[in-house]
Amino acid sequence: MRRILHVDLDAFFVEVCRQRYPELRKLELLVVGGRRDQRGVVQSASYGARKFGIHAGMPIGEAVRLCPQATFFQGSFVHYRDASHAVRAVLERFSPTVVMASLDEAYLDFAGMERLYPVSLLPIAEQLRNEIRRETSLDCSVGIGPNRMIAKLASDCAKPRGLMEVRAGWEEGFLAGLLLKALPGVGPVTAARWTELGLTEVHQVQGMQERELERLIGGDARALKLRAHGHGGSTLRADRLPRSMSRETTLSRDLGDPVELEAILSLLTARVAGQLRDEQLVARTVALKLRHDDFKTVTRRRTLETATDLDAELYGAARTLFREAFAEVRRRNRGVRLIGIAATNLGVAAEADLFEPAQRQRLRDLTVAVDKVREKYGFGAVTPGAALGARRRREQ
DNA sequence: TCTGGGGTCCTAGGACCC
DNA sequence: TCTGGGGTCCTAGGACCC
Repeated sequence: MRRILHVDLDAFFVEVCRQRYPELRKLELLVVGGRRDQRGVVQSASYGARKFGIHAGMPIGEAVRLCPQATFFQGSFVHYRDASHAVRAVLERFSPTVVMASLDEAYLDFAGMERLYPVSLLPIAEQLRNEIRRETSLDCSVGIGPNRMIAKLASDCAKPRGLMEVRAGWEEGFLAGLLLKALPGVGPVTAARWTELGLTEVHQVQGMQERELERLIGGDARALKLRAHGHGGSTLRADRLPRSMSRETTLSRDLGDPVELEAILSLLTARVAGQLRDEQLVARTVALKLRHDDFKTVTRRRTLETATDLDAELYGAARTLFREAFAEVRRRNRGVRLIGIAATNLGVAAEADLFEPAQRQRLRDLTVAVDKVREKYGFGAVTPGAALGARRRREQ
């Protein structure tokens, strides 16, 4: 019997900021994500601010318009990460299989633990919620179900600070009351398409034959039908390799100077390469992302002969891709709003290669030395040469 | 109102191979 | 002269999630 438990921290980013900055605690209207005057979107809003219609993903400017009296605060990733680790440590006492789906969400597998918890997992969920509260001062909601989808939907229903269990056999009844757009994987685009066809609620799908549904929405019918009846994945894989690793930045103002852009690209690449080495991974494919100032977003990628974790090799590919992609920016006579780099096609780094070409060995020695300096003095202690070009140009 | 940053997964077409 | 079918790898773009 599969039993999955989904833990979802309530207003996670807001609460972590409040813990770290006591002056934020008394503010009922708090919006975390970016500052008032910055380009950005809302990461999380306090429950008070949500009453004004503010929600995650909304542009900061719009949130300011809806609730000018709110406080806008930019939190720090390191604080979120540390809080997330603290929560995970509590969760790991309850199940050997804990998979963090993001900083503020986790799945726990309780399959095969019927002896310990024969009927309901609610008492365990309650204990878990109390221990998280006691040890991290964070509130959470917990959903329990026979698969990941049901567990997640149950925790959505339980928010905030609630518990909900949907036992095997009750999935259809539980889902019958939900909107299709509540299902994970049904986003704004799909929901709008189905609404046009008159499909908005899960019970409509439940009541249709698959053939009928297929005439309406085509090839997605089978998958939707299965989900509407409560089927979903019930296995958790904790030890998968990550699929990609990336850094991107929306510039504070649009840029048209390729030298400045290449300088930023070299820093972003150094960050990704550093993280690859940190996690002992190598990448075979490098992907560049450029967003033009009219929001047209372009990606270019290249697969290398050999996988690598070296700044110089990743940046070599990144710069080539950038020059190709930037030609289009020029042709369209636009500026660049965002630039980013991703390493994909990841693998586990091999043990030292005795037959590595001498040049590559020198690059590796250099990289190891740079990592040591950075570990001691911080990332900014070493700057890639490519990043200096722009500085020199500005000084001139 | 003016649109972040970190990810995952899917699709479609083309090259290439047998 | 016209033209299989299956499989893998690669690229670009897009939907979606938190």
